[in-house]
Amino acid sequence: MKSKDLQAMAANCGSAARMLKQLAHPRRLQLLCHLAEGEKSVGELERLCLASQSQMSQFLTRMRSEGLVDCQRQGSNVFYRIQDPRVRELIAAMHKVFCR
Amino acid sequence: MKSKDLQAMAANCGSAARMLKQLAHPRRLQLLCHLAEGEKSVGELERLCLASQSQMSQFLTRMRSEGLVDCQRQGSNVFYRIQDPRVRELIAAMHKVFCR
DNA sequence: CTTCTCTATTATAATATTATAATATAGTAA
DNA sequence: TTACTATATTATAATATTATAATAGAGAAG
Repeated sequence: MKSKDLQAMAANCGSAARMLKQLAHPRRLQLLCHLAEGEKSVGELERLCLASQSQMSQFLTRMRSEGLVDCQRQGSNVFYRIQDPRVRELIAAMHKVFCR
Repeated sequence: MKSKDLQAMAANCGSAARMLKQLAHPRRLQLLCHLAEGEKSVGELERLCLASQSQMSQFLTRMRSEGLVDCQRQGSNVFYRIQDPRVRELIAAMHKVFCR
């Protein structure tokens, strides 16, 4: 393999690993799976994932800062949804591999 | 969503996240990408990934203990290969998403 | 205004991961 | 045997992640 290809590969692995880190946690993966089915409020996600308010909010804040999700306030609720299309692709891939 | 489905989903996310943790590191992902193209010795992987001997060996030992890879000694070299077919599927999915 | 609900932020202790160095082991060859 | 190469293991310090608790802010309702 050429040195140029190895460099490109290392770079791709870097950005892939960075995104994978966000998915590589049981509850974070779970919340993204739920978001893959449609936008949800923080409270809904807490209940669906059995996570604490603080933890869910922290997860969402970090994912938002990395561009994986975005959000929109509606009254006193904040609704999150998947922003980066690669997240959808990854969640779909995970589903194929781990859910049958 | 039914409580039963939520439970199954949580379980699936648990095992998926466990495997994703192994992929969610630049060099570990890189080494798995190289193994996806065929078995390689530890030394080859060190050179391809620019990782130290110790680090590469530690990564491989842990992946072996989780069943992602297995190995076979040939003389003074040890050749590793992907064992779990899900790893191949995941690497292929990563390639689609991050390498074009 | 007060109170309530929903969400975000901050602080922190416990734990896990990471990279590195040093040492050990296994095989090969002389 | 010795010396050499390849790999594994152990120890450890630096760093990152995780879960939890406490506090803060923003909007709705009375």
